[in-house]
Amino acid sequence: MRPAKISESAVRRLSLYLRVLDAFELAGKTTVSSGDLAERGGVTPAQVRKDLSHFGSFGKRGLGYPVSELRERVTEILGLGRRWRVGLIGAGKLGAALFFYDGFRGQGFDVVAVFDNDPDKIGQRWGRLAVEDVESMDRVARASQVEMGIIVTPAVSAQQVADRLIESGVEAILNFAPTRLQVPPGITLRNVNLEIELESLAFALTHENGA
Amino acid sequence: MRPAKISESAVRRLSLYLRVLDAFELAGKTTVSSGDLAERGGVTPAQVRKDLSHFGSFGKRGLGYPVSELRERVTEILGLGRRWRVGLIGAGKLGAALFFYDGFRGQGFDVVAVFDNDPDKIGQRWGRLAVEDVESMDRVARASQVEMGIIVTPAVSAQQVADRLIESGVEAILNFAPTRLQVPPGITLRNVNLEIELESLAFALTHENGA
DNA sequence: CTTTGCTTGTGAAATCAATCACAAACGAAC
DNA sequence: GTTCGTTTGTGATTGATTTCACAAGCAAAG
Repeated sequence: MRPAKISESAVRRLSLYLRVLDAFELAGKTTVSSGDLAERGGVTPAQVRKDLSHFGSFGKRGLGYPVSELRERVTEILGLGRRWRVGLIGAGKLGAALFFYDGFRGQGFDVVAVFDNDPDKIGQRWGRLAVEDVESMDRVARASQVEMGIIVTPAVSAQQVADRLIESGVEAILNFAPTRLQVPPGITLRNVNLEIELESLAFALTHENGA
Repeated sequence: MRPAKISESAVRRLSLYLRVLDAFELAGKTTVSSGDLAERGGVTPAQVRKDLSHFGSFGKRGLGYPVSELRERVTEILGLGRRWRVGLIGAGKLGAALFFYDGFRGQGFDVVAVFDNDPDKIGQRWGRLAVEDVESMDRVARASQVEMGIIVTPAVSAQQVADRLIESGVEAILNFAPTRLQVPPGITLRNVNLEIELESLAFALTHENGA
């Protein structure tokens, strides 16, 4: 089943269900109901069923969903049935934190190249990789078959880095720089902006009590 | 003006407008139209006007909005007219990256306490702070008047840390641990889940070409 | 003072997402 | 084989958010 259009938030919920399914499988459960999934995922049972129904009919009425099979199906739907080759641009503290974070590898994402423009950083060994010059991105990213880019540079360099990534054939970008990137149609962009998150907390604290 | 309910996404757009306004002010512009703001923010002019209109009437018909004044008003609306005291829980690589990131201080967020449960880390000096034992959070967080908590621990510890933060009187939490936290009503929680972001990219790449 | 050219602010309309509610389907019990 | 309790899958409904479209207002020009 190839649905017309799945909302961004529905996709994110699928990721969530996948984690819940992992936990249930680990706990030895063989079937789960939409209610079980909903409870652990913090959503409603109807939402779980609707989300899953966009991709097919995986459950048995009266019984629920087979844990192991549903997990496989969701893995497949999310495109996690394979490994992904990721390039990291920005060898600063945040870049290092992401590089050495094990969670990505566990989910199928391998950082296969690291770039920076600082001569002091270029050439540094990070695990089994060497930090490459941003200038050589096109060559290196293509050679390493980078499919996704994670931008962890200062805001001023981010757009230029994004442009280079796209030139190098990368079609998906996760941007941590606090700036709005312009990308052509067909390129998928997600932004993680820590300042905006904190500001949203500040707003909530400021307006919480109507008094 | 105190609006009934502002959507999460509208608040995030306000943060965005604030950045655009900063840029315009720096560029010396004294007035901007909703169209200007929209273009730079990647939204529609109508959306800009609607978002702002929730909080009052800041523009002049035929002219646009006064940059400097609007910037002040949005700053006030977001609760950024003061500084916020932030506690960081988790003195690992990601914690360090956030701690030493200057962007937060620039926006009015001061990290005033750092916690960890690793004896090797407790007591380490980070800038002008010492890493504190998570066990003493209640005392230290209250003494430092921590208002927001940023959780950068492994998933297994995150819920416990959140519970402690709430006990210590913290009412807003930014969670980076890849797990779903349970918090009582009245506590504001935002999640940043890097795995989900990457998975959403994987989904997009997998389903982009309908063929 | 009137006209002209813009731009805001905002109800109305349209679109998008979440929830409801119920027929259909299944296994278990007898 | 029939009944019973349960749970899915989904059309219909509700709710939220975004976009539309236009009257009202403002400055500048003549």
